[in-house]
Amino acid sequence: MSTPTAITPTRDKDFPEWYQQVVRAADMAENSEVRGCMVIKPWGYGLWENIQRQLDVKFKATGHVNAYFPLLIPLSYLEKEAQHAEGFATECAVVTHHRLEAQKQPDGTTKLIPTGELAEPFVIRPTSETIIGAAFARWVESYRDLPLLINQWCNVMRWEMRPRLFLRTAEFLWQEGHTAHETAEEAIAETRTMHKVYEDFLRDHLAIPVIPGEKTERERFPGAVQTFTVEAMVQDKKAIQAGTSHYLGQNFAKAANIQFLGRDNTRQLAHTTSWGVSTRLIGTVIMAHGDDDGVIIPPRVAPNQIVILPVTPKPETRQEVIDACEALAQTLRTQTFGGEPLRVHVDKRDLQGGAKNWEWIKKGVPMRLEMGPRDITSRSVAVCRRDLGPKAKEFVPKEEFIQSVQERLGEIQDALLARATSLRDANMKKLETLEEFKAYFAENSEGGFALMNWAGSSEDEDTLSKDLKVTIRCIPHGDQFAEEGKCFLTGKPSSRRVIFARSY
RNA sequence: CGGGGCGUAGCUCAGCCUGGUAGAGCGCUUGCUUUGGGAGCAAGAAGUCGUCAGUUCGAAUCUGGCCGCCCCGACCA
Repeated sequence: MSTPTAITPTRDKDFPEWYQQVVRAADMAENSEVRGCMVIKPWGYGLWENIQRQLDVKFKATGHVNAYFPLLIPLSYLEKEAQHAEGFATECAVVTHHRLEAQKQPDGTTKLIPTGELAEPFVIRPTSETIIGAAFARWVESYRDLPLLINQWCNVMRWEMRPRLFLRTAEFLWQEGHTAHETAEEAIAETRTMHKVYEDFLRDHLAIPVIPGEKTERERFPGAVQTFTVEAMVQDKKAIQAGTSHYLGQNFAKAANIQFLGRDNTRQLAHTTSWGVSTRLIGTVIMAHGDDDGVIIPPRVAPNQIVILPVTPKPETRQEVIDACEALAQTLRTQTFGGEPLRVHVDKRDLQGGAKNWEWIKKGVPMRLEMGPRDITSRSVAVCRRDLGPKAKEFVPKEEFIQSVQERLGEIQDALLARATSLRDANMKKLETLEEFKAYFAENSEGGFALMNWAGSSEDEDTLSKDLKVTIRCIPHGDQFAEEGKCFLTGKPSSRRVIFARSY
């Protein structure tokens, strides 16, 4: 018998638990034996590889090149920038020894005892500003060496108190861009360029609309002058910071001594930036698009965009059906979507058809095709779109399907973006008073993005966030948020609305 | 680090109060049946009950230490 939904509980009943179950049902990742560290399984990693490859193309197109820096950072490096040090101090894993000594125990087992204490401990990178800064200091001598536009794909470690798969893990994968420039203007332009790259990527590839804006001082990256963010809304109406881009001013250049001889023959400090997105994007995709039957992956980044399920009711026609499915897959693979060859998989496993079908539903493959003896005779395929219900099935002449496959995947991509956009727009509200604000974020109210005129201080912000567990997600860019008014808390004049929300 | 809870088969858990050396469901294996579909029946494999010590003739069960994990806070991509 079929259950009403593949995932229990449903999103309405218990969103956090739904999320955990979905990650598991989709076989994307699992908790490992190492505290806070996940095992990313092939289906989840496949999604990451696509995100990585497609973003990398955009980084290269904006002039960046990839490089790799050490995992271990000398403790003293982290100490060089005061705010940065303070910001990351409480979540660092520290390496203090460089060898183990085997000690035989009375019971015959062997214990390994750390010995060889290091003169200076290393910190496993929580982010690489300091060590990349040190390299930049060596590489930059003249204004002619600038700009330096470097990106690194790597893992980082932040010893989080409460890990959750993809959203907040002790070790995670990300990319960190680090650039150095001759002038503040250039560095700020770079920061904005990458901010825009993230915004476009989220919208066009992950089908997630974001609100681009700037962080307040309280929410800023430790050591940054300005932090830009793209904020997405997921289905429980909370905000999630999906990517950040920082203008670091000359703070890190000063700390790492990134100096160059300028056009006017004077010694100057470089202006640096950094920007990153992480495997958190996977969690964002799951929470933005998933439904009560599992994940829904946007076609552009899906590890498989199409899965073909051979329907083999009789053993004597089995091989014929499988051959036909393989042939269809081959034909489809010659086509492209989003500039990449179609990723098509034929699921030939000897399992019950229904079981396979539901497995792919839970994994969120955008499109499933069924083909059996009757379809071969009628030269058609059964097409199931993941963004529609699990029962929705359309029989399409095979040739017509082959002709229209790009368009059909495009429809799914667009439908996901449209759905996510209307969810967000339906849950953004302009409010005017503190009473309205408190009611909006009351215990049993739905919440969402509150658009508020704001002129409060960091202390005001701190109080609000402690009382109501909401934070200013960003000061959004764009004319739609420019509006003369009074701060809802202090009554001071304000010319823009900011976004308040609960967040991940 | 504060406040709660939990460690028993691959997974989810029951058994513990009232000690007598192990159970269910799912998953897995095999066979038969079924086949446009998350199937049915039957048989089977699988656990030194987190760990160390104590009480006892006897401990998954009682007591204590240790380790680990989960949830709620503070922190966070």
